[in-house]
Amino acid sequence: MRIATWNVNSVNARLETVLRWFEEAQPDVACLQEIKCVDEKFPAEAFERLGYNVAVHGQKTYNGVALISKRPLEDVRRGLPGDDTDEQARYIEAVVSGAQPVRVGCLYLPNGNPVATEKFAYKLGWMARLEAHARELLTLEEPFALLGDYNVIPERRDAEFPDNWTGDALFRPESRAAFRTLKNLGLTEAYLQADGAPGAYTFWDYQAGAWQRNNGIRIDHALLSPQAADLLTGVSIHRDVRSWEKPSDHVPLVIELDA
DNA sequence: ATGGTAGACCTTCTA
Repeated sequence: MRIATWNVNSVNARLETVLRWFEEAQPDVACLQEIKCVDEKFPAEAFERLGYNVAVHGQKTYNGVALISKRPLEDVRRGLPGDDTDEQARYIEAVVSGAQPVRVGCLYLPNGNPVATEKFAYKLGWMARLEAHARELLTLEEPFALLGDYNVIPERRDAEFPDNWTGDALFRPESRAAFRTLKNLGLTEAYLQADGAPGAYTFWDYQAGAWQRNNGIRIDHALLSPQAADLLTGVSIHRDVRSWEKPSDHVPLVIELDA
């Protein structure tokens, strides 16, 4: 089972590019973030024509996430548990059916900048809720994967110019510590040696020629339960997509599970 | 120290 995560930065502005990638990469499941539209404006028919099922948790203008799957999606849950007052659409989860069902969580973790505002507190609160939710899922002792735009640069080697990120919410010690705490619950990062080499970035800013200068960061991640980690056979980053016409500022991260 | 780009949408906010 090929499972992808991709922050598309508006699914409607990017539809041609997104569909081209789906036809080339043939993911079985895709987690999309920053679709930037409400459910009714999501171009579901375009994906259905390619043979996919669609589950959307949308929002006007900002955020919004979706799960796209060739296999049926069951037990769809919208929103991250832990705060009924949270109105931002940043999490959707479903069980992908099959001989070996896999629960897939698609997440768009808050950016958190500027740090001296409530935005950073919201980020850290959201990460605490994600940890609590992962803790719940682990008690099921089933294969699951949490994929998405984590908006966290885990280590210095995950940035071309790490010193540029000092003080940024993506690289603050609190953000990195929360990401470590999440992993330390017993989750395995889908992260092959080759992808861990310097330059395995998933995001290049639109500004200041970041792509041309390879001023990238690795902020899109995939964390696996022990039962899913046993099924992991591959990881890849579709770096070349950043050089396409009208690209997103993120590129797809793809994992392969023997399921 | 600043500005550089992109998207949604109405004028500025988010990233």
